[in-house]
Amino acid sequence: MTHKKLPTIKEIAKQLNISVSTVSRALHDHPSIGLRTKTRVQQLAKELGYEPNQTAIFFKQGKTFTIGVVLPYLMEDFFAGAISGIEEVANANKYNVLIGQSNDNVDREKDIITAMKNQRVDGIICSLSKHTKNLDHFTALEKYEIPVVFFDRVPAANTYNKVAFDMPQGTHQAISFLMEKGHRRIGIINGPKEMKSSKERTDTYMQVLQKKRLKIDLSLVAYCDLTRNGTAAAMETLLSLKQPPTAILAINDYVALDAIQYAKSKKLKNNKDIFFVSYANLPITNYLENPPMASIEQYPKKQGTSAAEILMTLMTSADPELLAPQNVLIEGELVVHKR
Amino acid sequence: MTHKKLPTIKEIAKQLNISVSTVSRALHDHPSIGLRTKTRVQQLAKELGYEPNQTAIFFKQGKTFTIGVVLPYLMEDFFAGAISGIEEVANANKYNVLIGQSNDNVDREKDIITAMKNQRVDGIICSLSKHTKNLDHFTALEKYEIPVVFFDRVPAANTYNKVAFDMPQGTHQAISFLMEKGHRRIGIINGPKEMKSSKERTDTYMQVLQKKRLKIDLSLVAYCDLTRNGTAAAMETLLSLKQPPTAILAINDYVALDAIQYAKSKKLKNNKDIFFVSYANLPITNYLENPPMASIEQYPKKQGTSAAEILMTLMTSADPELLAPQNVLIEGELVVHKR
DNA sequence: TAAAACCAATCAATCGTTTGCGTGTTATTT
DNA sequence: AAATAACACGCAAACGATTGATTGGTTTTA
Repeated sequence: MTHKKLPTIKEIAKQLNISVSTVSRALHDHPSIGLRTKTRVQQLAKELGYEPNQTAIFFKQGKTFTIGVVLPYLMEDFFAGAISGIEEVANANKYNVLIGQSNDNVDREKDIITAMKNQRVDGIICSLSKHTKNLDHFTALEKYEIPVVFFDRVPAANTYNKVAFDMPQGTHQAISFLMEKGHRRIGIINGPKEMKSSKERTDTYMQVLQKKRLKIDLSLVAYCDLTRNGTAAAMETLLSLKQPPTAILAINDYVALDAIQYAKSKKLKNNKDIFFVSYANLPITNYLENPPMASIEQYPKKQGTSAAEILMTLMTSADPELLAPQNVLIEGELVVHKR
Repeated sequence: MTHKKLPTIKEIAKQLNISVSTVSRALHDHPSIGLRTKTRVQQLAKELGYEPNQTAIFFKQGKTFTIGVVLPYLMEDFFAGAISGIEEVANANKYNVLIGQSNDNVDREKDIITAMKNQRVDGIICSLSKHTKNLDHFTALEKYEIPVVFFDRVPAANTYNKVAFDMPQGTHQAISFLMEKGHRRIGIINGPKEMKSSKERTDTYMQVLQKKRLKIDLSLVAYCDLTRNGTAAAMETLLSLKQPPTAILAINDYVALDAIQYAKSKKLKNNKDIFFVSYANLPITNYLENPPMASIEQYPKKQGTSAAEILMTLMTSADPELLAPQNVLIEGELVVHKR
C-alpha cells in the first residue's frame, strides 16, 4: 500500500472549486485576491497540512536558495569552524547549505563542483584542494551565473572573490614578537612548498629580516608534509645546522607540538632552550604544560562568515559580473600563552 | 545584457529536428533509439556543453538524492567527525549532503526539519538538540516517506532507527579499569541530568559496583553543565566529601582537563593523588603532560558512517516502514595513555 | 503474400508552482 | 445613464525532463 497523496495547490483548488492560480496567489497574500477566498484557501491549506513542494519551486524559479560549500576536510578544526560560520550566515538569510569534501583530491573537487552546478546552487564557497592548479571547473560556473567565493586556500589571481588569512600581517606579528624576545636566528617549519601560504610565510619572514638589516639564511626555512615524521625530519634539519635557530615558527599548532616533542627527545627544553610560535591557537593549547610560547589565532569561523556574507551580496546583486572582485584579508591575532 | 540561454534537451531536439523524447532516450542510451541518431544527439550534447538540469529531474522524479544532516554543533570534534563519515558514505552512493545546525535549539531544529522535508530530501540523519522532548516534527516526515536515522543523541523509544555509543559497554570498561588499578571510591562527573547518557553512565556505574558487592554512594556522582566553572563546581563537591574519590570518570576529555586543572590548583597531582578516565580520546591528549589516565574512544566517524549506511538501506528499500527499526551500538575502546 | 514481429521515433501527459494577460462583475465618477 | 475604474478571479503557458502509449515503416516468419 502506498501512502495517500500529498496535498498540493491543485487539490486545494479542486476542493474549493477555484483555480490554482487563485490558490497560489491567496497563499502569497496577493492583493488581487478577495479577503473571503483568501481566508478560505489559507484555512483549508492549514487543515490539509499543505506545504509547498520546494523542488517544484526551485525548478520553476531557477533558484534553489542553496549554497554549496566545498572544502578539503570536514573534520579539521579550521574547516569545521569555517563551515559553522557559513551555516550561520546562510541560515540567517534563509539559505540552505550543501557540503562536499574533496579530501584534497582534484578530481573529487571537480565532480562536486559539477554536481552542485547541475543542482543549480545559487552560489559556491570553496577552499581549494591542495593540488588544484587548473581552475576550469570554476570558470564553467560563469555560464550558469553561479558566483564563487574562495576562502583560506584561494587562487592567486586577483580576478576571484576571496577571503583568506592575512599571512603577512600574522607572520609579521609572530616574527616581531620573537625578535623582541631577543631571537635573531629564527627557523621556520613550513607546509609543503606548493602551498601558497608557505611562500607567503617565507616572503614575509625575509621582509622583516631585511627591514631589521639582518642577513637572511634560507637554510633556516624548512618544509614538511605536516605529518609527525615530516615534522621530525624538518626539525632534524634545523637543529643540525652549524648555527641552529633559537626559536621556530611552525605552520600550525599540531606541527609545533610534534616539533616540541622532537626537541624534548633531543633534550631541548621548550620555552627555555628553544621557543616556538605557531598558527591556529587551538583551544587545547591552554591545557598544555608545554605549549608553543604563542600562537596566532586565525579566526576560522570569521573567515567562514565573511566568505558567506560576500557570497550573499554576490547572489543578490543584479549583475555580479560587474562587481569588483573582493579580496578580504582576515587579520590574525598573536595570543601569548601565559604560564 | 543577460547571458545566453543554457542548453536544454529541447534545444538539442530543435537543432536536430527530432523530438525531445528521442533526445532524452538517446542520452540515456535507450535501446529503442537508432545508433545514428544516438550518436548525433550525444555529439551535439557534448558540443553544446549540455548538462541535465537536476532541479527539473528532482522535481519530476520526486527524488533528490540528497540526505539532510541535522546536528547541534558543526564545530564540535565529535560532530565534525561524524559528518565527515556521513559525507563519505553519501558520496560513495552518489548522494548529496545538506546540513543544518540546531545550536541545541528545539525551534531551530524544527525549522530545519521542515525545510528539509519541503525540499524533499530522501532521508535525514539527526542528532537531537539537548532539550528535544517532543518528536512531532519527525513523525510529520512519515507522510512524506522520509526515513530518519538518529545518532548519538537519540530518542529513548525503540521505534526509531538509531546509532549510538554503547555507554554501558564503554563505561563498564572504564570502571573495571579503575577498579583493577585498585580504586574503590570512584567519582563521576556527568553531563546535565536531562541527558540520557548521564543516566546511562550512572546506571552502569551502579551495576558494576553492585556486581562487585561494593556499596553505592550516590554522592560520588556529580553533574555539570560542561563549562569550566561547572566542572570546577562539580570537582569541589566531590573533593569536599568526607571520603573523596581516588579516581574520577569524566563525561569527556575537556571536562577531564578542566577537572585536572582544578585538582592541580588544589595541590592534587594528576595520576598520583587522583586519577581520571574520560570519554572521547581526543588526539590532542597525546601531547599533554597530564592527560587523563585513559580515555574511551567513541569513534565519531564510525557512528556517522554507520548511520549513513542504515539510511541508505532505508532509502532504497521498497517499504521502509516494514523494516524493523535498527538500534546499533558502537562499542568504545579504552585507550590507556602511556606516559 | 498476408500476418506477425520488430525497429525507430513521435505524441502527449505529467510533476507543482508561478505569473502575464484577459474577462466578467461591481463600484465609482461625471 | 453612460463611461470609467477597481476588483476578484480564471486561463494557459512555462520551467526541463521522463515515460507509457502509439505510429509508420521495414523485416521476418509461416
